[in-house]
Amino acid sequence: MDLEERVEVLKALADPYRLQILDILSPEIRCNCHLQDQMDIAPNLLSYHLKILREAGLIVGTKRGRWIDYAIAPDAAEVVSEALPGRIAG
Amino acid sequence: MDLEERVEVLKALADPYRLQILDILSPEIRCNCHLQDQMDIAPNLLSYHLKILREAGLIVGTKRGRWIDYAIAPDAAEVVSEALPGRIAG
DNA sequence: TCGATGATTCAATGAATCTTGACGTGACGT
DNA sequence: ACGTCACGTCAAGATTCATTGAATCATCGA
Repeated sequence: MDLEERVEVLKALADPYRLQILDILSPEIRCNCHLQDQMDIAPNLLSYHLKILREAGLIVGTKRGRWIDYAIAPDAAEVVSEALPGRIAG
Repeated sequence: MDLEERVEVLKALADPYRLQILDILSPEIRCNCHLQDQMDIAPNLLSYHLKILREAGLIVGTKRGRWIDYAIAPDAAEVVSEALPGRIAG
């Protein structure tokens, strides 16, 4: 993983809204509407942050009718681990 | 660790120069001058990035005469682990 | 003490990022 | 088909951040 990709992943993590999203998604899969209810954020702004997390490979979204279920990407932990400097990743 | 602190730590990581500094520091302690030699960066800009890493608690610097020896903070891995969302920290 | 060197701080600019509001797309119920 | 709802996109303004150059501080040797 090159430097640019590592920065992209870590930048995606470095935002309060996005951390909150990942915290909510950590225990279980949730639909976008559930995030909306819990987060006090404009719908389009939520979309924006979800997009950044998606592009960084940290979450995945699957359409279900009118809604989208979001979940932490299966390999998210590995992606982050590779992005971190060796001594810090553990 | 509150949301604000977590963001500060992750923001400190999310920069190419700072990632490079941590990569260089990962195997061993190095003086500031060594970073200067390896990194092709203005001295004051290097200072700026070192300050951000210091304030985030990721590195520590000890003065030695005219130089400063920098090292990954002993608890850096723990700090980062706490900053990450549970599912991702591993 | 004086000058040179390593490192830092400061203010100012430029760039990237977040946020907002208006609009567009697709799915559902009537 | 029509209206509504969930979500996403787009362009703008506002904010934050990285970078530069000049100036300052501390340490060492002559």
